[in-house]
Amino acid sequence: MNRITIDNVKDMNLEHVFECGQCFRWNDENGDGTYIGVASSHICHAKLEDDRLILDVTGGSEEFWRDYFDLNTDYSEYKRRLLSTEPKIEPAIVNGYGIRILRQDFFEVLISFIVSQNNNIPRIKKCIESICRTYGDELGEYNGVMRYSFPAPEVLANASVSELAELKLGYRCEYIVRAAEQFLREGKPDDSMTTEEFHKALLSYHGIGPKVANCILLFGIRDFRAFPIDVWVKKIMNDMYGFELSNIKGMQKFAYEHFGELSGIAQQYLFFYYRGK
DNA sequence: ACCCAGGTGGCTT
DNA sequence: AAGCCACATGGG
Repeated sequence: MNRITIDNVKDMNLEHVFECGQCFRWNDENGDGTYIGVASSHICHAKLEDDRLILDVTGGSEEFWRDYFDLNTDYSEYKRRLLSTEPKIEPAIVNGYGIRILRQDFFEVLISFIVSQNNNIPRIKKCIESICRTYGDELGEYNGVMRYSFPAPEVLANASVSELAELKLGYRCEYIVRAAEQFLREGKPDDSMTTEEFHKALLSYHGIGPKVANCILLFGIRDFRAFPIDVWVKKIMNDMYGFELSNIKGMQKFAYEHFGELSGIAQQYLFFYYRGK
């Protein structure tokens, strides 16, 4: 393991980053507030001591990890802007002050959030881990456990549905194989696309609806205008603003008008706050 | 036995 | 457009 130390890190808390629902492959395995995970083909053990981020990694430059943890972005500025347009979310921001949106691999996000539908987070994690164990590459052992990469699109596209069924992915098996095939054919929707076009392109995937599409926009290409509405966010919007649980359109419009280009960031603070209660 | 989880597809009004 | 229901799995 190489050690990378990054000083003067603001607006960061590892639990907030890794438990806010944006990723599924990082865990506090030792129960000491440090997190172990995999990004690209690198294993990482992350610790945060005051404002010093200490990363023990098997690869990746400091620039890679700065990028991954989004350390070149000023989240204090995000918080100020959100509070100026919607002061009511202050408790959520205070609670999740250390959330940062990771720069994750697009394909991993695509598949992970297909798995997430109508599923709970502990089981989503198990499902994704078994996908990696079965189809990913061995990266080496750390902390007594073999670590794996997230599989390449080619590998999942060539997997059989019945094979995937053994991983207890349920009815999502077919979605996964078809999504990998489509991704290979079409690639990542183009950077020149608008949010609306990108969203529409994602909806053409079998097994991706509006909620998962918004998660992929937010976590896969970091389009912060996306505001994913799941069962938790419905409860939040009902609780804070009195929206009917069925009024998704109203909630989307509210987010667009009050959170604007930072909707996804606001959503993360709210989601983390309410799930913790 | 029932309900729920970072929902979606498909069919019926 | 809106309202149903089935879908596979495991935990509470």
